[in-house]
Amino acid sequence: MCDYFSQRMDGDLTDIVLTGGHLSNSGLDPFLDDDANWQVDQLLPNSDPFADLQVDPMLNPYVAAAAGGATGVDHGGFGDRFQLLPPPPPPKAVAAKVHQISLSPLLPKMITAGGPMAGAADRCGEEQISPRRATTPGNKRRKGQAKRVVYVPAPAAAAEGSNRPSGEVVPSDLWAWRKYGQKPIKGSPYPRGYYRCSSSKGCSARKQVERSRADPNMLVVTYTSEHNHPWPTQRNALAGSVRSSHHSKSTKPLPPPTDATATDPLINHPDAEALAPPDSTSPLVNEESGVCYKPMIPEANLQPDDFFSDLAELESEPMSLIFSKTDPLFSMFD
DNA sequence: CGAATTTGACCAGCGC
DNA sequence: GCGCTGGTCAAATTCG
Repeated sequence: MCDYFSQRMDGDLTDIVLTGGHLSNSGLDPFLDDDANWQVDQLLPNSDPFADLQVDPMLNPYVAAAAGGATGVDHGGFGDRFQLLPPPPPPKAVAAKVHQISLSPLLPKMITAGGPMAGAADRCGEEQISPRRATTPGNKRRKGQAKRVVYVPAPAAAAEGSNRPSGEVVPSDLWAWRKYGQKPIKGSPYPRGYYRCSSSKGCSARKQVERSRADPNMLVVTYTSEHNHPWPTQRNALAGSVRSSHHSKSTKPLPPPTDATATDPLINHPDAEALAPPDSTSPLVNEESGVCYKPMIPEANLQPDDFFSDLAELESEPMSLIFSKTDPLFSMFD
């Protein structure tokens, strides 16, 4: 597993720790399987760093899904539900994998020394803007910077159909992301896109999206830093959402949002910890405990491109397809 | 026309 | 110390 993951990651991501817990990703319908696979595949040890999240009903399912699914601990029933939900994987199913990555043993030092991860919490709302460099030094690539990596199926067909030369169809999440850069990565045929959160001005949350070299059908989404604002409402999310080539080509108007929770908290879960207050125990910090996170490795070549082209259609309103209003799970978020 | 994306340049971290 | 490389900026471009 670790080997697999290491093969997929390069550069800074050298110290991958994996845990034995993983969600059995099995047999959901393809839609659910895709987006629902944003499910956290991470186990947060000892003191529950998600404890803060429990105040947010939208996040609890993730917490439960992660902890319950991995440990068998029932978190208020959510764990059970999420354990039961994932049926056996259909042939096309691909599990997105969420990893917490650190470069320990450096990380603890980085944190205590006001390193990037400490900055992730501290930077919120206090970004120092210089004329040329609006970023803090800690934002530059750093050996000890913890990142969270998510593998998601790449909507390849949609990307190919893009009228943007380098347009990568990035699976949507609740946050609004604005692309601010793209770089070719040495050794990789695929460029890496750089996105920052546009849901809130001054939010330092960032993510990088690139195709996996090992499996071009997968996107590697690397989350860094933290959101310093609550979950965006649907309106906010749409207002600042990344303009996707798919949207630009789509003739289907978006269904009117029913309410702020109409978007999928599950899809957004990779950023779930962002809701934790800056002074809370961050999952990213927790990774220094050495707890391993076990990725679910998808079987390669299980996803024909047309599958992703179908999935790409979901981008505009994935949750409307994943959950019906009659779905009890949906009602939990309502 | 406003907002998002593209893209080249700049800058800094990191390895040698 | 130097060069390579990744990350970010910002002007230009594109799109709705």
